[in-house]
Amino acid sequence: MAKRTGGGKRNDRLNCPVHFALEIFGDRWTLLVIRDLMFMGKRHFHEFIESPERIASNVLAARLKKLERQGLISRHRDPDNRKQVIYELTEKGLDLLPTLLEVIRWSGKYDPDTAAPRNFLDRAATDRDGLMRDLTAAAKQRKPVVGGRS
Amino acid sequence: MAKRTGGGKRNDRLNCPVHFALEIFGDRWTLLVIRDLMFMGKRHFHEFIESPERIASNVLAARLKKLERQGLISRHRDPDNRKQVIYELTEKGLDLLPTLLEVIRWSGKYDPDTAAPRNFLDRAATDRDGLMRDLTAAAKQRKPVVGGRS
DNA sequence: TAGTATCACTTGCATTATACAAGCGAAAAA
DNA sequence: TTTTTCGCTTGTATAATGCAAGTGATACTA
Repeated sequence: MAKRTGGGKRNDRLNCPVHFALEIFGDRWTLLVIRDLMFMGKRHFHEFIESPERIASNVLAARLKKLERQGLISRHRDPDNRKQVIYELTEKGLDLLPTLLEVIRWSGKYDPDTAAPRNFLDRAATDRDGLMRDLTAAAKQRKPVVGGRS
Repeated sequence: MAKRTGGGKRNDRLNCPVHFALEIFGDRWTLLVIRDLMFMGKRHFHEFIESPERIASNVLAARLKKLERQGLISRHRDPDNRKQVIYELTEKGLDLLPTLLEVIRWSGKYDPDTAAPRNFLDRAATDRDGLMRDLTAAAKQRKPVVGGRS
């Protein structure tokens, strides 16, 4: 039954895909940052801080660092405003869109007070592929999909 | 900017669907339990304990309690063996299958050492709906989709 | 019927992660 | 030159998790 082989670090070589994913975004905050990048057009530290869930700045810093290390986001200085840093989704991060979509669909179905837009949910049900294409395009141009506030 | 209104508990009424979902399964363990229920045909406490990620029994107990409270799983005594308890996915829990599928697809794509079966990933790409139908049926009969070990 | 095993937990304690408030250094604006 | 803005870091309190052991209910065994 997959006994721990030799040297015995924990978590070595399980390779279950669910476990792999959870190691990257299995916490309360990471997917919210990705949501902000993907749907809200945010890309500055202070913008994530302002999201209504109120992530603590040290936790945000840790998450951004980890996401960059894992290759889901890139980090560079804004050439137009050298004191700002720009965070952006990489292809690998962008590729979480289908996952986010399904999460949103599920919550939209089971949260009676969901803020998920009705037309979004309807289209997810009837035209998943088209919706995904549009959202991918929007995310690449950082067009917020949802109004100014989250 | 959605200032805290009156009494000021945190987290009240944000209703973002991503946030809603994370409140339920935004941690390191919950989705592994759901994976075991959905793909491994597990339904007893000791079976979850034996999964290779080695969840602590107190954490497992807490997660099962929460999942039941949230209506994702049901709990009842095994009529054939009164000392055992049976946990099963409800419709609401089963409905996380598409989310899990996308998570697995993502990890399968980005983890070079993934244990996600190739035919599973291929079919997820070419015949998502059919795969989903089959997996839903299998999960309802608690047929493990993956060999004896996880 | 007494003793043992199984199973689903609980309890206590150490370690780690997160929350919250404050501060800091570099860049830019005044 | 001073003040602001911005992206963090630091310190400390609290909460979550990890680990080992124990408990009570059922059931199996001699």
